[in-house]
Amino acid sequence: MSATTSPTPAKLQLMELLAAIGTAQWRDFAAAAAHHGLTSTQAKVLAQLNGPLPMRALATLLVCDASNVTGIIDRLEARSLVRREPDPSDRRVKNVVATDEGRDIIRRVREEMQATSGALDTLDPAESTTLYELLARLRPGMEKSA
Amino acid sequence: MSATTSPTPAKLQLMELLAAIGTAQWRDFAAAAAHHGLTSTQAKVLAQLNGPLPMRALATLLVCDASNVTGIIDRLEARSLVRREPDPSDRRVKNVVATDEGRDIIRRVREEMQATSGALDTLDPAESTTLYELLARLRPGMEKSA
DNA sequence: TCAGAACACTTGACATTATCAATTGTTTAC
DNA sequence: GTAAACAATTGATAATGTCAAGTGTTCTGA
Repeated sequence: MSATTSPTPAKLQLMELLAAIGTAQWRDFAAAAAHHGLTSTQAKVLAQLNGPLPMRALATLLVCDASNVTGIIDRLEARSLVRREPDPSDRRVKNVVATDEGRDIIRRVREEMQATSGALDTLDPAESTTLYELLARLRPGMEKSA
Repeated sequence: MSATTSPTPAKLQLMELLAAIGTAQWRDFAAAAAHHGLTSTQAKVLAQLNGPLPMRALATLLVCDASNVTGIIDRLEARSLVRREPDPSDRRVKNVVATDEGRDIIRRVREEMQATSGALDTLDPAESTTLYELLARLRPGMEKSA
């Protein structure tokens, strides 16, 4: 192991830069979400709901207690942005599904992330491709549970 | 302007990839913070405190109400991780400064971000440099207030 | 088979984080 | 030198987070 034996200065700088960009993108996302009457957490949940997802899986993705998810989904369901559906193969599980309205609102939130979008416009196609490939290489390692 | 006239599919994919990496890094950060008895927000504040920072500036960085910062700093101060200092040139302002203990704990949190750190190890020096340069180009545009 | 462990979700109690409206004290601008 | 603007705090309230306990369902192994 020893993933962090003696980090190069360059590596620390890169981590800091990644953090700064992550923070900036999060700000952009949160602002767009607020513009549609969603809290950051609610928007984050909607963004995860590409397909049906058990409550437990959501808790894992959000890295929070399962009981927390209950309340978040309660509020989203009260606004008709998601539905709870029983899982056909396991009666313990409830799958959360975005409604049409929920999909619509998160699509609009994504469209309104202008700071992020505008920043990406400053890269030419070749640079975009390079960036995409490097980040794609990075992704699997970062998503490993520590 | 029209930052979002007709987004290329590639651009949307790049945004999604950036979001995924930002999320993964945040998870890593939050887990390391929790390991040291800090909430994500508390760790985020400590991470910003390279030098003295007025409460108001912190609220701007966190994109939240100033009154929220009061409580967060109260709790950090109760644990001796930060100090409030009067601003010599403006008596309205209180500058927040990390204590030695505060600097120490956030340093350790950064050192324990193993998922992020490990992922960066998969890039060779040339790739790291390329990534750094591309992200550095991206950063200013993303930090613009939307 | 069937008793108990493990699991998914919920509830209740409580701390933290967030917003807003209102207050106090201090500049700044006219 | 007063009025507007500002920095920070307080108090009320909602949203998010944790943990412990409880219900119902599934899995495991003797």
